[in-house]
Amino acid sequence: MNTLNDNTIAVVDDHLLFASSLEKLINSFQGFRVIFKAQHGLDLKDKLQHLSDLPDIILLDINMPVMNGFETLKWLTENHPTIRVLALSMDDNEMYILRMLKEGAKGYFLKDIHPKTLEKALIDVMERGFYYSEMVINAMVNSLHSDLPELDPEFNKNELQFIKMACSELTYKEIAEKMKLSPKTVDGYRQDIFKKLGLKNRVGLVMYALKNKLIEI
Amino acid sequence: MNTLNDNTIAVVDDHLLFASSLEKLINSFQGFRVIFKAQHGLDLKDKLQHLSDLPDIILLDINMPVMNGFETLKWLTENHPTIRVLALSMDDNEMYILRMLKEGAKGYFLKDIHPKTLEKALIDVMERGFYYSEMVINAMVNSLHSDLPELDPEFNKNELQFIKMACSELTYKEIAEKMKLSPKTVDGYRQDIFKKLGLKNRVGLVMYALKNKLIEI
DNA sequence: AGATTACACAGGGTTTTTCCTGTTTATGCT
DNA sequence: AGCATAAACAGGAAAAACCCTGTGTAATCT
Repeated sequence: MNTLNDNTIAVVDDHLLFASSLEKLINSFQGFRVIFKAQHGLDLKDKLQHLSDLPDIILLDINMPVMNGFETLKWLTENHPTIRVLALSMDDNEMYILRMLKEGAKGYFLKDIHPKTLEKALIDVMERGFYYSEMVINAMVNSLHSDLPELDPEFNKNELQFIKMACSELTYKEIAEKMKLSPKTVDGYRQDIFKKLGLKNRVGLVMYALKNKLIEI
Repeated sequence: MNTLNDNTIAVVDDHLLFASSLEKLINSFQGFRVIFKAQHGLDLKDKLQHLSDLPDIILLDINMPVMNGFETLKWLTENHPTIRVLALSMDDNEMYILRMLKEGAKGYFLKDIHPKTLEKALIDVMERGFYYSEMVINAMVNSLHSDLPELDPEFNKNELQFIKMACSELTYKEIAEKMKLSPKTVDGYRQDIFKKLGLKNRVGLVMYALKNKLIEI
């Protein structure tokens, strides 16, 4: 096999063990070669700058420290639109799938897929430009039916800070003190956010924040 | 190398891609060989029964469907105490670490460890019987200082059901209706649980439930 | 310049949560 | 039978959460 004609892959995942193992696996596929690994988005940005040849495909994890998959994909589509990005996440979360597709991911896979499926996906992505699994198709179809919850409402700095603190055992009064705002203002944030997201109570907010990676456990 | 003298490994992880990749990695280590993989605890139980030779080491994930790492380890220590189990989790969660050690795990690793570290750990486990990383030592030391929260208090069926529902947007009154109990009884559950776990409010309970895998997101 | 929007804040109310201290009833134990 | 223990339940009350409407003020748009 002429390795010069291999399609080049980059793996972005903070789980070193996974990345290294995956590298071995992909290198055993015919026609594909991992040219480098990165631990997170920032690391990737850095490595891409010191590289003469861009990878054909980037396998991108979502849950990463420093710079997560969403931010990373956003940066990639803006700066390297030719690189095909495949999301490789542990979470079967419709929200994640849709967010990544919206940003231009060419596929979305759970880490429990069969190695053969990955190989097939890599081939398809090179030939057709994308590989949408059944899960991805389902997520897209479902999204057509749901007009209820907003996909990703925007929150400003204060609101985000409030949400994070609301996911702790702090009372709203304590949150207001920490934010150096009146309790009434903070209550206003709460009302706005509840209305925007259609929440019934604080537990709902916590769940929303978790589902949307606004906070970590 | 005489593969007959290789130390044998089993990988238990529901992420097929990870398991397969890891298999390739471990097989590239000198003196170690993956003899089989399982997707979760039940799968492992099944496969162990149809096996003449037990593996020397089991690499065990924690977050798995059907039968998770905690239950699996418990079963293993009861039924196959000679197998050395290494926990291999994504979560840097002190609670997880301590629970697994208490059950007899010979090591606990995050999936972001360096492949070399894993190799070293496998060797150590065969030679010394264990490999406790700095993270594990820290968790143990910390546990010496904390007399505050109980490690894993037991909850009965009703309490567990209550906890799960308390992690939704239901009010306590609604929970009581669903459980066909008086609101006062349910409030009693709440008080007991809050006191047992040292919680300040419902958000704390949600966080506890998540950290301890009582619920899934 | 006038209108719109965003933000901080208040008044004032209802509902829910949180907490304490009890009683009754059933169950198991010796 | 006597006793401890657990489970279901209540009264009562303070704190917190929740919700609506409205005001002043500064920034932004047209």
